[in-house]
Amino acid sequence: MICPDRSFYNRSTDLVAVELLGNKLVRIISHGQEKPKRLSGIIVETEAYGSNEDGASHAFRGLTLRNAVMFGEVGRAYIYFIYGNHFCLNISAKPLEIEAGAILIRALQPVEGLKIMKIFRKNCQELSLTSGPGKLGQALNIQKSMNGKDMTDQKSNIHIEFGVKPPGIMATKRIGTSKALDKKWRFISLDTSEKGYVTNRFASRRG
DNA sequence: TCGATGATTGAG
DNA sequence: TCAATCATCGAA
Repeated sequence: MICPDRSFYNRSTDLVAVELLGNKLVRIISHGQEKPKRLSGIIVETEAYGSNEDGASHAFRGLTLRNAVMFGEVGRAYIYFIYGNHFCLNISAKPLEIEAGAILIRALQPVEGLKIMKIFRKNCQELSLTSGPGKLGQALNIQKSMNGKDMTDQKSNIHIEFGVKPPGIMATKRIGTSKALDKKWRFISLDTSEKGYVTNRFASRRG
């Protein structure tokens, strides 16, 4: 299975965010003696975050303990805890000359392991399984201990597999922040958006 | 230390 | 529209 390699992530974060759409996020769940279970989904919504030029980025004020992955090797999982409830998954990415950056994975179209995702998500409807960064964190049982994992490693229990570029993509302003509103760095795959797989709470407020 | 806050969500 | 909920970070 081909996948985006390390150099894929060594480019501008907004370009990487666009090109992650259509690829597959895979999570392997190991439980005792049972054989490992595959959970996966097509990436249908992403957001790019930059360095000290991007007021909305966690890296805006420089290196801290939390955002260290954004400053390190590209292609690694940056996982943070937010609002006392949710784990969100990013992949570190940046051109060589930029200090830090990451792509937030905001939504998936679930493909494999829906039954297990529904258990983690307390039996919600399919369209609500992974249609938000906190939701997919819960559906895939993403833990803080996975921070820094190599997303290009096909044997890892969380990684990216190569997929098909979606036919249509739209860029909007990023959600959940009031900063750097000039940057249209949220990207969604249009066909899956119409089916309701992306965050739609803000659908009426285009940007 | 300490207080403010947040790349969200589910319920009302 | 609103509260839940707590790790993180900058200021004191």
